[in-house]
Amino acid sequence: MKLENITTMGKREKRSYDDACGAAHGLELLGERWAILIVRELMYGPKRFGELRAGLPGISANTLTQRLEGLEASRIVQRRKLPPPASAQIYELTEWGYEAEPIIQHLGKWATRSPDHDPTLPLSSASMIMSLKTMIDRRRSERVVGRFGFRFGEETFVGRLAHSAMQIWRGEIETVDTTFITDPTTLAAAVYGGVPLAELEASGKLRIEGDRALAERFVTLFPLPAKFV
Amino acid sequence: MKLENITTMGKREKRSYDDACGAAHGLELLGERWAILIVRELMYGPKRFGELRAGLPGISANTLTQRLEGLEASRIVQRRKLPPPASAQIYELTEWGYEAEPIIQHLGKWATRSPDHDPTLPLSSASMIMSLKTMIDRRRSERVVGRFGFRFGEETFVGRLAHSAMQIWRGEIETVDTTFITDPTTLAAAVYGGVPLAELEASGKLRIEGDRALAERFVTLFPLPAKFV
DNA sequence: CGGCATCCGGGAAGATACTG
DNA sequence: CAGTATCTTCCCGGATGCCG
Repeated sequence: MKLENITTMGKREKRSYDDACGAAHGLELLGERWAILIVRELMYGPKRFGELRAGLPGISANTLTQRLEGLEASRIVQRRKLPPPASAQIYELTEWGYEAEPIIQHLGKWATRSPDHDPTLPLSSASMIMSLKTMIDRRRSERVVGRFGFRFGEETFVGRLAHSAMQIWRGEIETVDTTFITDPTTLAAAVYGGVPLAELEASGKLRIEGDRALAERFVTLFPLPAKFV
Repeated sequence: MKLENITTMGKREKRSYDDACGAAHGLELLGERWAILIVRELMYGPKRFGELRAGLPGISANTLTQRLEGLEASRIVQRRKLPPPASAQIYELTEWGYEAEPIIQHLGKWATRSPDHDPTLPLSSASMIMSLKTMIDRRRSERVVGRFGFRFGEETFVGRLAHSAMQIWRGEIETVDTTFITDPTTLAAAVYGGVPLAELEASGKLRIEGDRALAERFVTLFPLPAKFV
């Protein structure tokens, strides 16, 4: 009995790494399963519970609820209630939460060198957008300038490329040079899989509106790093 | 019975995120508890099993063994046997494993803004060294040039600061301008906690050899980012 | 549909003891 | 010192049911 008490109290609170290293604390904040992917899904704007679930194939409602509670307690996520008549509850990153983007980008870029990475699996829109910002090649994109639209079903994004940097945000598609109308996985096949745009258009999985030459050029700007061994 | 089979086979292999996103694959590689901290411990050179344990307070031998096996299978860590008479087994990062450094650095830097981060906990030497590379302030260090030694018991590191960049590696301390003889946690108190060097010297926890003014200047180059709220 | 509570089974992590 | 064996605890995920 006393032994039980002692061992129970031995854990300061939950399981902690007891390490002043920032990385160790980072793992206490984001180290649980799914946590980083939830932050990824929120990186380009607030989402509802069901939208989060849709971008995280395999997560249970149960686990998603727990993670959101934890992330909210850590002040990485905040929940907000939209004003009536919508009055839906949404989840969004705090200012500090948005600053986690480079962590996820570095992790993603590093992992694509893994011998076991399978780029043909399905992909959420947030993943696709983040990968464009991450994987763009400075040298190849040096002299490319343009405004791009991306339409994935209901979701739309706008991107601006100039001086080797890609900015992308969620928003209405207006005054762009060229628009990709497709789904994230198909766009990945074009950009990372080297599948010709014409072939994807022929099979009805993708449509280009606007400057076609610019679209053709765009999909060549994102080389995958060499695999390790 | 049949239901059991179906649910058992439902898991393709282990628990996978089924997501082409590089970050998701990164979590399959480094997402298990302790994995990133093990990589951190190996970031400045190979270590033996016991040395790893010493830098990871709280890890069980059991778990460390499993993680090393997993990291080896993923080609992030390789194990090597030193030639006789040492013939000890050591663990070291692969070339690709060393490339994970920026992930850990960004994670650590981001997490120090957490309201819950406690920088007074103990710290391993690898954490301390990595934090110096991570947290150095470009502007403040612009015009500081020097070579630094760090002696933590048996372990020694050499650093070179020039043009706002800090390079540090494990090695013998020779031809440096100033040397810190202390332990990682005390150095953190000086660099991040603002504790005066004189006070730490008075209590016998730290000793400076060489250019004292340079040492005093050095400890002002690593401001912590502002907390979030 | 969105979100939370509860129960259950499996597996990963921790404590301890033990072996070469 | 470098792990292995065993046992326990706790986290994760699936299923179900409730409630707005």
